[in-house]
Amino acid sequence: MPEGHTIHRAAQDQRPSLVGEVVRASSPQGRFEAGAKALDQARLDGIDARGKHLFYRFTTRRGRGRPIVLHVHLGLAGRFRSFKVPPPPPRGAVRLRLVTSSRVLDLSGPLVCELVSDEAREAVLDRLGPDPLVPNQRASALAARLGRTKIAIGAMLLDQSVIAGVGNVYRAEILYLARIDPRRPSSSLLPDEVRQLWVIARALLRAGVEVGRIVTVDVAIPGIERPGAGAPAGRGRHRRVYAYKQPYCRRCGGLIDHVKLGGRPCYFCPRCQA
DNA sequence: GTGGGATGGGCAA
DNA sequence: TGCCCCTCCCACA
Repeated sequence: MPEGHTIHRAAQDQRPSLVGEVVRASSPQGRFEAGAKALDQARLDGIDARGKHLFYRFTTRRGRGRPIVLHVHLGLAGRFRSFKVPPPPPRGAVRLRLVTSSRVLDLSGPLVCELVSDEAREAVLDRLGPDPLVPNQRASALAARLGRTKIAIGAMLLDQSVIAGVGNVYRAEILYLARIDPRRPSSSLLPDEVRQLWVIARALLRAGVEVGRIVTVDVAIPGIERPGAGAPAGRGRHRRVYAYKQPYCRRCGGLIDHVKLGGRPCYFCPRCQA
């Protein structure tokens, strides 16, 4: 379930047991054998998360502390599994297994799992827009990217060079909470609306990191009234999201509709997001 | 057991 | 824009 929250949560979970450790690396599936061999017996110095990308900084033991960077992108199907030692046999196609004295980390199904140069790492970072989960990133960077195009805001929020870490679920939820029609041209958004999108994105992604999955219902956001708060118990009380693949709107009770934007269906309430 | 989706993204047309 | 890849998991036979 990888949007940005998954990536930041993975980094957060993995740091305590992996950073500072010398790892044994292998590729049970065989598709990353050369890479795993290069990482074997290297020391992990740090894990950086940015948007949907993870960077693992290693120092090789031999080769006089030469740095190596592992770049991981989970894509649609990728996932991590973590175990205590001794680990169970690899489940499914495990691309990379990292083993320390106490923990085992398995990576399966990633879109990207490769060793990269510093330049390549910089190139990836340069292509990314501001990440609401990274401190010091600002709404103004988002505003600058939205200001000069008539492309629909719903499509822009999926573009990782516009805002990094938002995927199809979060884009629908962000626009729903901001009450903005996903089809509106980006350049028509008012400065306050852009700031609000940023505040909502950060709050939702942070909640996702904390909980470990996407939950947007009942997240407290400054300046945003919680839709359906105080509504009688019953229909839809157990929902975790407001709009994404939902049958009806929790605010007005009308039907949730969807429109294809950025090549994927964007769910929204035509009445509340007019 | 099989088939179809899935919260991504790059590529050719 | 539509395809294809990656892998897992669920609904359905």
